[in-house]
Amino acid sequence: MKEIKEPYDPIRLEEEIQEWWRKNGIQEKVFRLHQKGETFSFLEGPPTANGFMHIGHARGRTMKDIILRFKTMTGKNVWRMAGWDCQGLPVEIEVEKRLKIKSKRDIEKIGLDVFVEECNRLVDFYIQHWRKNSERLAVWLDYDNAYETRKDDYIEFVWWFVKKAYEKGLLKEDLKVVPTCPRCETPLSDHEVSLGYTRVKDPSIYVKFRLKDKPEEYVLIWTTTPWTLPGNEAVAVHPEADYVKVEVNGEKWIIGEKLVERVMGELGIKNYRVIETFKGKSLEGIKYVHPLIEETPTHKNHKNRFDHAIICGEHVTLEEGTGCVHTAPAHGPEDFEIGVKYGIQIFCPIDQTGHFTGDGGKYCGLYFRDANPIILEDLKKKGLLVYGGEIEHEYPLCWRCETPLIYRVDKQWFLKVSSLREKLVEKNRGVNWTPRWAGENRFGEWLANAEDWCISRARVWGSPLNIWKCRSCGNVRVVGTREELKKAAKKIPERFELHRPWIDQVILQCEKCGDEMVRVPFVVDCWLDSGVAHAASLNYLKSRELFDRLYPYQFITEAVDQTRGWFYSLLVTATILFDSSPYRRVLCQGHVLDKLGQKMSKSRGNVVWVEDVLRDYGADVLRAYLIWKAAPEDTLHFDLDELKQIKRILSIIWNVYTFATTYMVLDEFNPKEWSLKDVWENLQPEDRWILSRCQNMIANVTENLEKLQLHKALREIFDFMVEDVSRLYIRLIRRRTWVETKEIGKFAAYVTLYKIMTETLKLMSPFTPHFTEALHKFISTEEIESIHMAEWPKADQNLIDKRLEEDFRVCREAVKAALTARQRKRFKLRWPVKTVYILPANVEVRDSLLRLENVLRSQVNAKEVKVLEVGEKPPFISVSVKPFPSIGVKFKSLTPKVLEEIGRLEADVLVREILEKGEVVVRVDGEKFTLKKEDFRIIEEMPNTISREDFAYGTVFVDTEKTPEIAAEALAKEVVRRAQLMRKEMSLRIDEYVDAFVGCEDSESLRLLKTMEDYLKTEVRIRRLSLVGLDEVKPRENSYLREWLIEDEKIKIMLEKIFV
RNA sequence: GGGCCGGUGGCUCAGCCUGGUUAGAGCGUUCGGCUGAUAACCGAAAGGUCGCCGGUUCAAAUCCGGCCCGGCCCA
Repeated sequence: MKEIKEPYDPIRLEEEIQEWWRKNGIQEKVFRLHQKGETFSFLEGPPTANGFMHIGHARGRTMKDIILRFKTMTGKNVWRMAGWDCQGLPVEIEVEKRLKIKSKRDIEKIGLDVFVEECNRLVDFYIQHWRKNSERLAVWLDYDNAYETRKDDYIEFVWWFVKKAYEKGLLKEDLKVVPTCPRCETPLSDHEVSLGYTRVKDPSIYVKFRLKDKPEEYVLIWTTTPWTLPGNEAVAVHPEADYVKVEVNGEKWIIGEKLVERVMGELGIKNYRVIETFKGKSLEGIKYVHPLIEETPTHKNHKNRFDHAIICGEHVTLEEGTGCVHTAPAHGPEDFEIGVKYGIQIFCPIDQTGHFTGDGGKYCGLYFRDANPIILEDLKKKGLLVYGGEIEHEYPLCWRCETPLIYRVDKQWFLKVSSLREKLVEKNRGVNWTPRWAGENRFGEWLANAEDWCISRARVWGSPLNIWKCRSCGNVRVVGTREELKKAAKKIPERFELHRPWIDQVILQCEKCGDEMVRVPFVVDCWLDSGVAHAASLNYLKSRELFDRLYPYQFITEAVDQTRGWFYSLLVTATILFDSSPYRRVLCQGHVLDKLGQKMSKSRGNVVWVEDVLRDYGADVLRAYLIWKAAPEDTLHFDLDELKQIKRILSIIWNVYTFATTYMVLDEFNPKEWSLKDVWENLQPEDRWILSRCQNMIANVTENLEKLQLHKALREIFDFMVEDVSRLYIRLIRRRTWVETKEIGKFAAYVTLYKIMTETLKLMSPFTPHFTEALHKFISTEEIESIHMAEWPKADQNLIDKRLEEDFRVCREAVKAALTARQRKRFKLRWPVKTVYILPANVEVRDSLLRLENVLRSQVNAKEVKVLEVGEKPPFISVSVKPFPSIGVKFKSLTPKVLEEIGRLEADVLVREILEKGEVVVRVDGEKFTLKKEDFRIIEEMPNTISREDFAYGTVFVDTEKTPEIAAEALAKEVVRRAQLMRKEMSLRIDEYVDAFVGCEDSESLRLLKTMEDYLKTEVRIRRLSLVGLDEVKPRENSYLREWLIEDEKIKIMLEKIFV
């Protein structure tokens, strides 16, 4: 054991500890510790190797680390491979920025190979950043063997999965209306779309479509996307809703009945007349003339039954617009769906880059947004534009480049997840979710409504979609492995790598027609990459041994947004491949917001980067804060200022260890030579109490960790160390530690303290790994090299004493009340008080107080503590009674005489009569008069030296009378305190002796001090003490003299070092 | 529009499941104390219509219904 001399300095300490860990290979040793233990498998949700680590990541990673350290300490063989999600659009976007290119076509100009190399370099950079920060945060994962989704082995598994899905009939190519970013030239996932909703200004126009065979009759539609009008094929109405024909300027317009007033109001039309009402259903099939038929002549070829006709759909609402919904099947998911249902032409005149194609006729070549004003102008010319305004509404922009998205139909590859809904729901039932609602409600519902998953992306940097298609006959081949590809290939590039552009050069020969097969131009949605991590990370295709041991994983944890992300993709792929859930237990973390509760975002500039916090506060403080502040599943409002609170708590705990080692080292206490048994008989109540508390804490912390209530576990430890150990226990044993001789009572305290110190360190070590390691190095008896190799403590039931804990609880409240009472009378704690009386509320409280009388006395610094009986009247309280003046009403003119008689009674007798009998009888002029209790005011009186304070279990009375004896002791303590300070200023050793002179201004003080001579000598370690008048103390060589003011009196103290 | 989460002193949160002391902490503020754990620490005071409205009950922060506000997810 070593004495701790320095204060808690997290930054320096953590540097030293990390260096020591590195030099001694501690992390690897801990990883190998329980190789033969039961397996605990954890699957790391791979962070995207793009962007820096922010505080929300740190929170999740800390939680992972805590659980894994905890499991390790309970003897589990923990699987903790790190992983990195390397591919996907975000990486491409950043590389595009770095290479200063603006579109997908530019990538082809500089060369896909150059681009991909750059992507690789960028990913390297971010992985390095993440690893560095993770290690600095002491998140112990196996980084050396981390899985990376960009590796060929990994991609090969993605291929294998896609092929399996294909073989099971779960892969299809289909048309779908997909939100597309025209700049990135790629469809976006729903998840990505939802990231980009923003308030934007758009046109808001009303257009009338002329009915084909009914001159001057129109159907009125409303839209905010004029550019979709060239793609219009139908108008939808709600079959059950009421519609009307309105006469306006001799024309008849069809509008939803509910909306007539609002629409007319907006159009500013006052003269109109409703002439007919009917159900939407009756409109079905009525043909109209396409409003841009001349501009987009292709429409002339659209001759299906319901092309350019009114159709019915349940999705139509009568909440906005006109109730007649412009339907462009190629530009809206619902439009598409109903279009398919009615067999309408799916007509898309816009390409992936947002420009009109030849089918767009007049608008060919125009960017969709630029077409808006031209289309408006055309409609106006034709008299079809009824109203052209503007509207501000939520519209999705590309979440990366902020380009407005377009919805357009496209050929994509899908996993038919919708056919798996029931299975997914069933597999999810076996999963243990924290919190429950995240799995049952949120995730469960999402699964029950799962849509087909579009896995194709028209991009570059990703796992290439392993589908080859014949140029001539369209025959499809899904290739499952590299081997298979090599065998089937007609042409293989020199550099054979599972990335574009190299993979694109692989040509197969069609088995059906013999022509060449080329790969489809897609990469795979990167959510599928991480979604197969359960097996791909283990190199499943090479060997299944690991997989069999680890799968399904016992634990995963990520933030709530992964409900639709990783939690989902894992379950889908595992259900397809293995017909099971890949995880047994999920902790769904809440998000981290800024201190105002706002989302952190780069644009707001409120993102907190982990690197900065680590630099300023250190890892332990940050980790503890993130865990302590909120339940793992709750959103956390991150406030930098609050980190100081944690630093303070850790400092208090640090000081406990400082205190302990100071005295233990001084007394040459060797924990190896002592056990609790040796001092069992010498344990004081406070020792037994803190041991009991400690065992309870062990049990609670363990239980909370098992339940993933990390915050509760940490709060429990902090509470114990700060409230119980630092604020109470240490205060109680302080005097014992000052005893000079090596008596056993002192060692009983050391053994106790040492035990709770070591147990606490173990419990704390998963939360604050550096802090506990440092302290372990100070106090360790070197049985284990690192605290992180320790065995998790078990609560010792034999040490638990519930009654004693209850006694202390009561006692503490009483002490608090007594201290409050003292303070109210400005009676310093340093001055002993004569008597403290405690009136208990019941016998249990009385017994508790009696059992801990000694503790009470020392804590309230009283000469005497008197625990009264329940209901007993404290001796110093005098009760008197005084008749109310209102008795005059009763006795009228005889009142003075009645009062006179009462006054004649002895006070004691009167009080007794009133309180016990409730009445008193007096005689006036031979007549009896009865006075009732209500006629008297009952007055309780106490001497004003008594201070009273109620507490939860009774009342405390403190007698603050300052007797000469107390005055002497008080004065002595004041002198001692100052002398101690001077010793410290002189840098004396704790056990070093001095000679001393004390001079008093007042002779009475001098007399008092003389009665305390022995006390002064012991407390200040004085060899020779001279108590004299103030002026007799004169400065001397090698002496330290200070003049003090104690309670308005001058006192000189002079100390002399003794040279041997 | 639907689902989920939350709303308790100036701030951050506990208590709510299982109704019943005077609704607790921490931070901040003010005042005081302590001083051989000390570039710390301890205590006290002030500060609350427990989001709003109804209901159940002897009794509601707690249970039920409705509403309002904020966040997240979905449409």
